[in-house]
Order: sequence, then structure tokens, then C-alpha cells
Amino acid sequence: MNLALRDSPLAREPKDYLARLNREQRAAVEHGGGEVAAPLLIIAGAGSGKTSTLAHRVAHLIVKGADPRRILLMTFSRRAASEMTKRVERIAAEVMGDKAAVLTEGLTWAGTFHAVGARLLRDYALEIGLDPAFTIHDREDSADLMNLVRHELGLSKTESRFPAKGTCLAIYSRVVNAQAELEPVLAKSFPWCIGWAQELKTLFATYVEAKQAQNVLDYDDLLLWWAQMCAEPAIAGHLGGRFDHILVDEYQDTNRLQAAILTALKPDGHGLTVVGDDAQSIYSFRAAEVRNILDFPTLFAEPAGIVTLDRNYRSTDTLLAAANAVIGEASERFTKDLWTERRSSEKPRLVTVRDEAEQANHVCEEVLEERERGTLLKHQAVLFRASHHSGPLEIELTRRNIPFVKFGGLKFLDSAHVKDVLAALRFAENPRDRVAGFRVLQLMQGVGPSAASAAIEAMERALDPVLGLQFFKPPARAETDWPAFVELFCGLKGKSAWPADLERVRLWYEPHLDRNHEDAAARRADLLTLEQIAAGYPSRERFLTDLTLDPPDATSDEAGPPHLDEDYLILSTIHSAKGQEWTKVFVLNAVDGCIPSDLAAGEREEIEEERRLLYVAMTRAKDSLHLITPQRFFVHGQAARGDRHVYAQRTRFIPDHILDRFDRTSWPPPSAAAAGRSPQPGIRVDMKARMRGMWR
DNA sequence: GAAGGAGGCCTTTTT
DNA sequence: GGCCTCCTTC
Repeated sequence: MNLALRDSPLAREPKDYLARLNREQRAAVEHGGGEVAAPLLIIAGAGSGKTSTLAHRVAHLIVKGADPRRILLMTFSRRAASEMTKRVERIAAEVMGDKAAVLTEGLTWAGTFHAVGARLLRDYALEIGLDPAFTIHDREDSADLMNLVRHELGLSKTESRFPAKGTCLAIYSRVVNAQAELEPVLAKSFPWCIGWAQELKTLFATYVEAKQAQNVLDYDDLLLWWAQMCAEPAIAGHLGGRFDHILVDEYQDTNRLQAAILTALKPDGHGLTVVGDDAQSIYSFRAAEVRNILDFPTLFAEPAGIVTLDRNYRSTDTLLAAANAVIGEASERFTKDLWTERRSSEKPRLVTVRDEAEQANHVCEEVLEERERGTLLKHQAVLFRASHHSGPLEIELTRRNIPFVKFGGLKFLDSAHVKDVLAALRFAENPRDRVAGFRVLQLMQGVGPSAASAAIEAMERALDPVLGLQFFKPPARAETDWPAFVELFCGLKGKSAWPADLERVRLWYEPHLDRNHEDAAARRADLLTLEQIAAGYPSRERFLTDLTLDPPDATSDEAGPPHLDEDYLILSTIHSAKGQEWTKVFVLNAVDGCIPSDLAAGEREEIEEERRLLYVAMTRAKDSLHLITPQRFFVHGQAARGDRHVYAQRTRFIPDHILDRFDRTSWPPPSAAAAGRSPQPGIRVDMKARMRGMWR
């Protein structure tokens, strides 16, 4: 490699940048001595310095002369990827000084499987008969297309109800990602759809044809095409030869398709490092396969080296004792208990509150007290199973002017107005993308499904979509809105000016926004935020691709992302909290029905995953952990009963015999209630039930 | 015949 | 709040 610093004085053996690692971490970092070596599996328990170890390993490879451009680093999210590259830069700089920057800048192959797949597919597009201008459908777009196909095939008008679009997509996705046959997938995961196997096959075949005709790929395609491309020996050899080292983080949450890609890239496993923790596997609903990590040691001709990191640097011993007890109840487990030298006298707390409103109050007061003691808001986090569980808390935080940022759940990009604007851009980028065209055309007054289809077909028939559009005669009622759209589309099809294209779309879109939405003002603000985000991307294509694959995952109460210097509380789903840590952590709704979710309370495996979910939540905390159990909580419209309160039990994952690991309290404390802090009398009456009872 | 409004139904986790 | 179906209006 031409960046070799091997012989320069800068590459002098560092004194002791590995000295701060413990024995196991160091073994993981030095495995292979910087050379391309036998496969390596790192079992890294929660808080065991996994990110640091992986970053040190990458830095070590670079220090030892590996070409960073030939290192592929795959993480679970963009956030994890950028965190990792930053750390590698820091460590390399420590060892090599300023020159390290030149090297670490070469570390460009860091990202999610999907993002890396998209990049590689564009690189090899011509070889595999793919138009490199393909656009990528996110989950909703895919569901829309599935729906379109479903209607075309007449499956929406069947005697008994055919599965909904979301279900169809979920089935399709699982078959692809688990590399399984349709029938067993239906039997195991979608038993109520078993009777539709034949129709589903036809549906999926047509769906695949539609994607190809429209030059779009969905999330699953990014992996599937990549895997299929690797099945061609010539391409696989070339592709695998581009990378000397491949490192994969969060390996317990990869699926069979991803494992197939890895083995195709590195059939002998040489240069391959995977890191994960089977106790933290929480993505089986996405076809993640925990066997990937369990079987890794014997996957290759040469057995993999195995390093286990079980010393926890994050949490106190009392906290770990509780977390270990929770995971210890699991029916199957492979990793050992974590241990630590951080002593504490404070056990995690199980706090009983009356209802969700009190839960919100409790969190607010505790958060503020903790801040008085010197803990920044952003070092505190509130975690929950489902995105909507934080609703009452968000209201209370807003009322008290406590700033917060929420991760997970509904995203900025999922809101209708943002999708509208992106659809316009995508349609210009790829006029064959029907889902985008269908959406954007119908924004105009007087244009519905049939006019939109007709226009799209006219564009397809024409030699040039711009001409097709210009000569299309819209329905009479759409005549006022039509010329502006034609002008917009022609402009976007001309030479793309970025980010000016987005502004152009916004100006066209604003009248439609005002007409269609009551809260147009707030939505306009979002679009301005989108323009700010857009300015950070070099081109329209990169913006559309990256935004679909790695959407900004936070939403906040204010318009736009908060400034970095501001302090704000973290709200996050447990899934989105993966890999993170905070000084103080609150877990909302630690009750049966929420954790485990009653939607996942069926099969034993599902229950086990919910248990791991609670374990993941608990092990995010460094010093202090509150699990909150409202005595009753609110559920929406359950089958024919309407909204109602449900009386809740403590989560089954904390049975009586491990209760001694927790301090049990209730809030507000009785004395405070007596002092008048709680205006309610001690009795509770379900008046709604009484009213209903009058008629029964 | 097509567009668009009204009203009923449901709401996990995510690349 | 969004999705789907039904019904009214152009």
C-alpha cells in the first residue's frame, strides 16, 4: 500500500497504548498480530468495553500496516459506525501523531450491512444487470408497492380476508432474511395465513417483478442482491479480495442472509472478526438468528479464536447482581455472569406508582433532583418497550420545560409531509419509481389513483418521461395545479442542483401542504429542518439513499435537532438504546403486558427475547436504575372494550425469589401524600365502569 | 367514473 | 394519527 508508514519513524512501536486494556481485551486486539489471521469471535458482555476493544483492534491493524481502505467495518447503525471511526482516529492519533489522520480518513468502509450493500451494488451494477440509478424503498414504500400488487391481483377482494399489506411484507421479508421456504415460515410465525400460501407466492413473484420494472430495491434486496452477487464465484472473489479485514459488530443480531454474505466474502474466515453477546439478542422479529454467533466457532475449516469479555466496566455490583439475576432466569443461556469491581451500596429500585401520570411525575422529579446533584440531563435516560409508552411523560416534560430528545419509534421521516417531499425528489431521480410518482401526483387537487396511474403510464410509454408528462392531458379538475408540477418535474430532471432541488420542491409543495393539513405551520418548520439536513449531503442521490438507510433517529419536542451544547434528557425505546449507557436509567412500565409486551406473550422464544430486552435495558445503567411499575395503565381500544385502565402486575421477569436484589419503594412517599402533595383521596372509583354497568 | 370526505378500527420492536 | 371502507359529490 502506498500509505505505508511501516518504515517511517512515525510507525515506531507505541509504548503502551494497549496497556489500558485487560488481558482478554488485549488478546482480542492482538489476535493475528496485525496480519490477516484465522477468524475471531469476541463474546462481549454488556459494558465489557466492546466498542473500545473493537476500535483498538482496528487501530492496531492500521498501526501494524493494514490499509484502512481495505478494512470493512459493519455496525448496526450509522451512529455506531461514526462512533467507532472517531475512536479509531483518536487511538491511532495517540500512537502515530498527526499522520494518523491521513490513514484513518481511509477508513471509509464503515456502516450498516444495508448501507454497505447499497454502495457495493452501485459499484457492480453493470456487471449484474442493475441500473445504477436505482432508488431504495423504505418499509412504508415497500408496503405501498405490495398493496398495489395485491390489488392488481384481486387479492384485496377475496371472500375471506387476505393478509394486510404489512403482514404480506413481513412474511416476504422473513422468508428472504431467514433464507427459508414460505410454508415453514407461515407455519411458525404466521399460522393464521397458512391457507394463503399459493396466493402469497404469486403475490411475491409479482412484487419482485414490479420492483425490477421500477428499478427500485427494498431493504431486503440490498442484502439479497449482495448475497446473490456473491454466489457468482468470479464476483465473489473480486469482492472478497477488496477487503483484508472484515469486522462485524452486534453479530447476535445478524440474520442468515447476512451470515451467508460473510462466508461468501471470506470462505475460509481469514480476516474475519465478529463481536456480540447472545444474552443481548433482541432482533429475532427481524429474522436475527442467534445461531449465527453460537455456530461461528466451527463454521470454518480452521476453528475461530474465541475471546470472552465478562468484566463489566459500566455498572455497579448491585446493579449487575440484579441484571444477572434477571438473565439467570432464562431457560437457555450461554454467556457467564458479568462481574465488576465497582462497589455500591445502592440497589436498583423497583418503584410502585399509582398510574402513568404519577410515573411521569416521578421521572420528572427524580431527573431534576439528579441534575441538582450534578448529573447532566443527557447522562440520564428513560427507556421503554414501545414508543407510545412515553406519551404521558413527553407531555409532562413539555409542561415543565424539561428538554428531551426521543430515539426510536415514529420518525421524522415517516411523517406525511416529509414523505411527500422526498417522493417528489425520488420520482425525479427515478421516474420508473411508481410508488413515488403515485404519491406525489395525488397531492394535486383533482388527481386521484386513476389519473395518477394514467400519467405514470403515459410517462413510461414516452421515450422521455419529461415529454410523456408534458403531453399528458390531466383531468379537467386538475388543470389549475398541473402546470406547476410539470414545471417542477422538468426542472428536477434537468441538471440537479443540490440542495436547491429540495427548496424548489418545498416551494411547489407548500400550497398543497396548507390545503391538506391543519397544522401546516409546524410541518413547514420540519421541511426547513429537512433542508438543513440536505445541505450536509453532496448530491441528491446520496441524500435519498443515506436518508432511507440511516434516517436521523431522534425526534425532539422542539423543531429541529437540539444544539450539541444544549442539555437534554434522553428518551428511547429499549431497542434503540442498544450499545448505549447512561449514569441514571429509568425503565417505564416494568409490568406484564408491557415487558413482556402482551403481543409477544405467545411462544416461549418470544418470551425469552422479552426477558433479554429487560436485561438490555437494565445493563444500560452505570450508577442508578429505577424500574417503575404503575399499578394501572391505560390501553387503547382493545377488542370491543374501548379505551380502559388495566390493573398491572410487576413484570414476570422479576419473580419473588430475586426481589432481594432490589429496593422496593412507592412514590409519592406516604409522608408526602399526607402533606397534601397528592390531592386525590385514598379511594379510587372506576366511574366509567359504573356508567357502562348501568346498561348491562 | 373518479375524487374525496366521513366514520370505524387498530396501534411492538427496525435496517 | 393513520388506514381502510363506504358513501356522497362532481
